[in-house]
Amino acid sequence: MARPRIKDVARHAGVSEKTVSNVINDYAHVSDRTRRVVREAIEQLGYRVNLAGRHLRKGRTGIIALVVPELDIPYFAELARHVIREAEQCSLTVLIHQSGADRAHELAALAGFGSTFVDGIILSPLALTADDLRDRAGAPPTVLLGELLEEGADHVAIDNERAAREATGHLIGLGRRTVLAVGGRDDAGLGTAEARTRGYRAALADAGIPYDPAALLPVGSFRMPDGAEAVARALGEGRRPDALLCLNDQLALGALRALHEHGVRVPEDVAVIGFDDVEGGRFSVPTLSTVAPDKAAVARVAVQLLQRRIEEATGPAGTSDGAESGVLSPQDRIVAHRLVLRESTEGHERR
Amino acid sequence: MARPRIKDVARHAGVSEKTVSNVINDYAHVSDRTRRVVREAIEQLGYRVNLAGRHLRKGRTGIIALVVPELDIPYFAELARHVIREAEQCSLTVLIHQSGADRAHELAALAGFGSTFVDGIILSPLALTADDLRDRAGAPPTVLLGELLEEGADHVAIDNERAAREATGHLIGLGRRTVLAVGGRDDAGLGTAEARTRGYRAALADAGIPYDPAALLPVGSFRMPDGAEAVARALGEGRRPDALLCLNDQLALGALRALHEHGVRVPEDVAVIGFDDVEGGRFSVPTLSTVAPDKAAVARVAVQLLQRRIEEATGPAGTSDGAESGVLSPQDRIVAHRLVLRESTEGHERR
DNA sequence: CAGCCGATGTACATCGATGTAAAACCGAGC
DNA sequence: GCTCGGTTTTACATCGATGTACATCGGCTG
Repeated sequence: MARPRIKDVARHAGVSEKTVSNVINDYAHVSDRTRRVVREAIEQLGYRVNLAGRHLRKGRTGIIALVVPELDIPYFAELARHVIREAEQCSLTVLIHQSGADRAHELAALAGFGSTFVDGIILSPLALTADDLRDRAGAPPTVLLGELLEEGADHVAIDNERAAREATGHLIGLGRRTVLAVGGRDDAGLGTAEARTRGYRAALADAGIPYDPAALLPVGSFRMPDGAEAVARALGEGRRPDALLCLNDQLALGALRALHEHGVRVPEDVAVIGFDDVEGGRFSVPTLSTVAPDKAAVARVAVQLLQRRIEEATGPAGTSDGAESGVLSPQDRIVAHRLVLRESTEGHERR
Repeated sequence: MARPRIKDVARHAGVSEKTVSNVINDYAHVSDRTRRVVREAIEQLGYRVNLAGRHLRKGRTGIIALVVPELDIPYFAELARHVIREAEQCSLTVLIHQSGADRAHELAALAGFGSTFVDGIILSPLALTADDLRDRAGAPPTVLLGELLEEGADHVAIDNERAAREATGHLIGLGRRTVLAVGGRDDAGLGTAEARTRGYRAALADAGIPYDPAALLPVGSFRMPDGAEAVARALGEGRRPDALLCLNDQLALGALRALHEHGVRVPEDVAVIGFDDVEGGRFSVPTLSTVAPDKAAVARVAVQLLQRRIEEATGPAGTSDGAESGVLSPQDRIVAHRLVLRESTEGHERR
C-alpha cells in the first residue's frame, strides 16, 4: 500500500539496505547476481528512491531553477525548452519559476526560494540591481542571463550592444533616417535594454544621424500591448518614423499591429526589426526581421557553467567535504547572434 | 561560512533546537520573549530552513508540478502564470515540467519524476492513454487538465464539445458552408481534439450540412507551422473553404499566414476562429476570433482540487498518519468559456 | 595449508528538522 | 506550604538514503 522504502526492497531481496543503495547508484563492486536480484525486487515492489532522504544525505537534489520574468513572453518559453533539454543531458531537472519581473520575487529566487532545495539557479533578471547581487552568502550557485550586472557572477548573453548596432545599421542601410527605438532606455542601468539602446545610438553616430532622446519610446513592459500602445501614441502625436527598432519581438509584433491600424504600410512606409526570433515573428503579417540569438547556445553554456559551479560547491558528484580546490574565476560568456531579415525590412532571409 | 543549521540558531539563541523549530512553524505556546530572541538569532545568522530535512520529516515539500506538453505554446505559458499565482496563495511552489508531448516523459511525470519530491501534479496530457492512468499506485495526487481520460482522476476543463459547436455554429451563422476543421481528429480517442471535433460535427448536423471526413485537416502538432502547412496544402489541392475552425490559436495564426500568402482575404473569403484566446491573437492581422476558456478559473479549480487531494493523502498540513477519512470521489469540473469575436470572423468583440 | 588480497556485503552513524512525551516552570487556590 | 492545571521548553527518536569502517568470502601464492 504505502510507498516502499529501501529497507522493504532490502528485505524482499534478502540483502542489506546498503547493497540496495549500491545497486541503485551503480557502485562497481556488486556481483551480477546480487545486482539482478535487487533489480527484480525494485521492479516488483515498484520502488522509487525518495529524494528527501537522498538530498539530506548527499546535499544535492539534482534540481536547478530557471527564473524568468514572464513565461508568456515566448522568448523565455523557447529558452526554457532549450535549458530543459540541456539539463536533461546532465540528468538535472529544471524547475521553472516566474518572477513576474518583480524585484521581491527575484530576490527570493536568488536566495533559493527561502529554503534550500535547488542546486543552482539560472536567473534572467529584470528588476535586480547590482547591489542585490553582492553579498549573497549561502545562496546557491547562480548563472545570470542577459547583461552583466555585477562582476563576480557567471553570465551568458549575446553582445547586445553590437547586435543593436547591426540591426539599426541595417535599417539605416535601407535608407531610413528616422528610427525610433521602442523600449529604448537611456538611463545608467546595466540591463539588456540599456545595452541595446547604446548600440542604437552607436549606429546613429556611425551614420552621422543626430540622436534625439525623444526617439526612445518608453514601455511599461516588453509585451505586445506595450509595443502597440507606444507606437500608437507616437503616431497619434504626429510623429512619422520610417523605421522602428523594437527591443524585443513582442514589442515589434505589437508595433506591427498598431502600424496596421493606422494604415501605415510595413515595410514600405516603416521598416520594423525586433530581437529574439520568436516563432510568432515567422508567421506574422508581414513576417518580422529580427536579431536571432543562438538560444540553444545560451542554454548550453548556462547549464554547463552552472554544472561546474555546482560541482565546485558540493564536491564532484557528492563528496562529503566541499574540496575548495581551484575556484573558477567568474565567467563572462558571449554567444552568437545573427540578423534574420524578413518581410518587415524588405530583405530576404539569409540561411 | 557554511550555511547555518537549526542547531546553530539554537546555540546562538540559547534555546533548544525544538524551540527554534517551534518559532519557525508558528507553534502557539512560545513566549514572546523567546520568540523574539530566536527571531533575532535567525536574522543574524541568515538562517533558512533546509527543505531536505523538513521534507524527510513531514513528507511534504510544498512543491507541485505543472506538466504541460510544450511551454512555447502560449496557451500553456499563460495557464502556467495563473497556476503559479493560485499556488502562491496556498504557499505552494510550482515546478513546471515540459513533457514534449512525449508519452515517456508524461509517464515519468505521472510517476513523480522517478523519485519523490512533488506533493502533487497538475498534468495536461497529450499522449497518454487511459491505460496509463489506471493503476498508478504510489504516484502523487494528480489533477488532469483537458479531456477526461479515465474515471478516477480529478479533472478540469471547459466543455470542449459545446464550445466547438458554438464556434462552428457562429461560422455557419455567418453564412459559411464549407468549414474545415484544422487539427480535427475523428478517431476514438478521448482527447481535447476529439471532443472539439465532435462539437464541430454536431454543429454541421444542426445546420443540416453533410459531414465530409476530408474536412478534417490533420496536423503533426498544434503549432503555427502545422497550421500554416495544413492550410497551404489544402489550398494547394484546390480546396476552397469559406471558413476554418482551428482547434487552437496557434494553428489559427499559422492558418492566417498561409491564407495571406495565398492571397485569400480574411474574413471576406475565409472566416477563421481558434481556441485558447492567446495574446498573439489579439494583435495579429487580422485579429483572431477565438473560444476563450476562463484560464484563471481552470488554474484556480485545479490548484484547489489538488490541494484537497494532498491533504487527503498526507493528512492536514503534516500529521503523521494519513487519516483515511472521507475519501473524496473523483471530481469532474467544467469551467466557463466564451466566444470572443474579432476581425477574423467579422464580428465585434463582446465584452 | 597458512596467509594474504581483492572483491562483496553489512552494521551503524549521519544528514537537518520535527513529532512525541515528558520535564521544568509558574501562578492560583486550598 | 503544597498540590494542581496549564504553559514553555527540552531530550530523544525518527523520517530515508548513503558514507565509513569493518566483516566476510573465495581464490591464489608461497
